[in-house]
Amino acid sequence: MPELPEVEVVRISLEKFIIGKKIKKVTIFDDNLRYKINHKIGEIAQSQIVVSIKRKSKYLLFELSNNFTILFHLGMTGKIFIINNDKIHKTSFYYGNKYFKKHNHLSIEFSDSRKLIYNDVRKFGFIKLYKNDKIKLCPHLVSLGPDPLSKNFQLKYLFDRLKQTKKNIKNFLMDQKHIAGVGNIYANEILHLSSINPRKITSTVNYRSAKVLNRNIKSILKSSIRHGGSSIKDFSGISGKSGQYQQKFRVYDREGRKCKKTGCKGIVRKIYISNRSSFFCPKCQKY
DNA sequence: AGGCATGTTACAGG
DNA sequence: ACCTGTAACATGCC
Repeated sequence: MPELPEVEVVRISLEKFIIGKKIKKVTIFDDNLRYKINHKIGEIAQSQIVVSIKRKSKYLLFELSNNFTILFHLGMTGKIFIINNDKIHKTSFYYGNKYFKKHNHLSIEFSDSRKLIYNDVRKFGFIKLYKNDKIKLCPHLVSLGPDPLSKNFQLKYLFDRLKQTKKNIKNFLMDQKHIAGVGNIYANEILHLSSINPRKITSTVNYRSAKVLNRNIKSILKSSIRHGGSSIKDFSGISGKSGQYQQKFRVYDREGRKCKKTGCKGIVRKIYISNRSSFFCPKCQKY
């Protein structure tokens, strides 16, 4: 589920449920994720209040009242659910009309008897615990660039960075040290809306295009957040509603179909750039 | 059966 | 030092 918009959608809905709530108990069902879950998380988090839930790039940070922070990364298939305690049996639970029997890794029970469950099919995600004063310098966050929806991300910054680097623009957009939070889907979408070929070399992007790009990075991400993110396969937000943004996809997963740009008669093509599937319209995204 | 999948990281080579 | 490609991680879907 996990690019910036999906993580932000999860963050916003989690805020409603668990800010100010006390953690009753943490249970680890399966500590085997990208990194092993630290088993001390239980005793350290117990009886603490969740003070804030923040997002950095695609990471979620739960700040606790004892100056520890739980860092989540959803990897490729990580999901967070909030369910009522009575719906869970051992490590399985019903959610809507689905039965989640496998890949549940951890639960956090709150004082109101609701539980947060972390489920991850492919185990590329992880959960780590940091002292607040250490987290900014942790290897995951230390070299992240600015968040594209924050004030730190402006045209001047973008244009300077484009000028300074000589790589294809799609990889540039996905490089977390330049822009924190854009992944494969949204890189494709942003470039199509901006009429920029995904292979274009960044230093050759002119000011006009940079301006368009700057605007579209923000508008695509915001629009996706408004639509609840993108649901590929069976992603659903913590309240069970799937995102709707996949219906808005302009190029992603639309190989062979008509370009959506008004007046353009192009057909969407699929190529690979650095081993990642890349979709573009050869007509309105000329090199 | 084999290719593919929203992410990150390590390594080899240019 | 920077870049790219490749692979690895683990599982399920088509």
